[in-house]
Amino acid sequence: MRSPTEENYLKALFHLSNDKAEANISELSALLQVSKPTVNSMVKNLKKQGLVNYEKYKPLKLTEKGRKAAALVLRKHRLTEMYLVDKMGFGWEEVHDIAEQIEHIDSPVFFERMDELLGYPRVDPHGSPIPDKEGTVEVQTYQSLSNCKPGDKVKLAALMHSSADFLAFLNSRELSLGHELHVVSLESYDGSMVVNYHNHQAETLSKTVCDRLLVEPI
Amino acid sequence: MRSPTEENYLKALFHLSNDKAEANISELSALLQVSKPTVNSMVKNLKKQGLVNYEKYKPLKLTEKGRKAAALVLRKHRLTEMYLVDKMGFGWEEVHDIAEQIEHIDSPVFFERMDELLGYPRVDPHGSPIPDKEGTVEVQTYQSLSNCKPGDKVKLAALMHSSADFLAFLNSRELSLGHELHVVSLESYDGSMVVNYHNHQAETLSKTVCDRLLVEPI
DNA sequence: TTAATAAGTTAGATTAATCTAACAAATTTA
DNA sequence: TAAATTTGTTAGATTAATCTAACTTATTAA
Ligand SMILES: [Mn+2]
Ligand SMILES: [Mn+2]
Ligand SMILES: [Mn+2]
Ligand SMILES: [Mn+2]
Repeated sequence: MRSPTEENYLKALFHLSNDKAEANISELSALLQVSKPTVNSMVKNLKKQGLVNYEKYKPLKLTEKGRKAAALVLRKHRLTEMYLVDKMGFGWEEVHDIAEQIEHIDSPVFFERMDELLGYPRVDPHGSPIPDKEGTVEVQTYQSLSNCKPGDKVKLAALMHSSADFLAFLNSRELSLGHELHVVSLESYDGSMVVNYHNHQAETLSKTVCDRLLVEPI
Repeated sequence: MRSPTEENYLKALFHLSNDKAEANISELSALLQVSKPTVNSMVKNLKKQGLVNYEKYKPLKLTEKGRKAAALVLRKHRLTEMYLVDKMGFGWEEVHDIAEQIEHIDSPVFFERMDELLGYPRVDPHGSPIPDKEGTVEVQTYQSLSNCKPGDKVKLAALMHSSADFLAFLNSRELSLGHELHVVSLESYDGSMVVNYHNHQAETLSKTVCDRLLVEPI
């Protein structure tokens, strides 16, 4: 069986590879908040298990076996988040830390039952895709709100980098997934936008926020 | 924070102390399936934390602090078992192994929410009491079915030692908590009993089984 | 293209949790 | 009570996961 630590490294490698196709020791060290020598030795361990390709001083890459293993951990994480929100009434800003622990539970039937009770959801509460049992992860093609033009009408579909801070901000503006957004205007100087949605009229959103809101055309 | 290993030792000590008021190294070693030297060094660690009273060669006893810490782990375990059965549809024979892992999740709000969704249950799916948030454990006064006489009518309230084997046996006889049992006869030679309940007439139960069925008068 | 900086590695130590082998103390049996 | 058995302890080793200090390799800036 894989240790929680190994599962966390795999997940971190998966995230880094998704962003930039290749990962390195320093990024892993920063992301996992452990020293570089610690990462170095764990990477040797993962290589020995055939989960990652690694040669001294070269960039890291998950093998297919490693990619799949990582996706299955991510599946446990995201199913858990969805379960916590849909079945236990937690807010989307509360679930990540709990899921970070529950994702390491070793019980296929437990996660199977979650999936079943949830009706086989395809995304987690932050709009990220839930990998299937074979480790296949749907590729999302959403655009960032930043790329929209005044007059566009779009639906909020997912978030990029759903940190607790960001989620708290969205809560304060009552912005939830599924809401329709109407782009009123774009301030070209700083990239901020004025939008209408739900019960909010002329809400101004900074470029930082718009960058992280992933939308689809209606 | 307490490690999963420490939590498991506390729970084991709690169980042993409940049965016989005092525990010893060999029993812990057998129960936890680790060597005696391993137990010896963990006991020193728990003593250093003020969780157990221990002097070389003397019997072990949880301190009040240790007793409470153990009860709170047991609370997490039993709430989880109840949640798995009531809210996720697992059988009472499936939940122990999953709860053995989930009991180590560090998230007060997670177990609070379980408790709330369950309506603050006082017993787990095997009839064992769920300790309260202060670590107080209700003392159960049920009798063993073995102590009943022909003609007695009782209700199955709890199980003693709910092993997977025992639960499978009870499932095969459709015996569940809450069922009314009518003692038809007692075979004094081997202590076996013939009982009626639910849709079962003249079911014979061995002494071993009767010993482990805890009942209350109707 | 050298010097400075960043990234990566090695060596060696630490801590928690575990083991086996050897021995000592306590308890039970004869 | 003496012998045998059980129980408990000590010593020393191992493994996973971590650290710091020191060093090397690679990259970037002068
Ligand atoms: Mn998450
Ligand atoms: Mn995790
Ligand atoms: Mn249990
Ligand atoms: Mn456990």
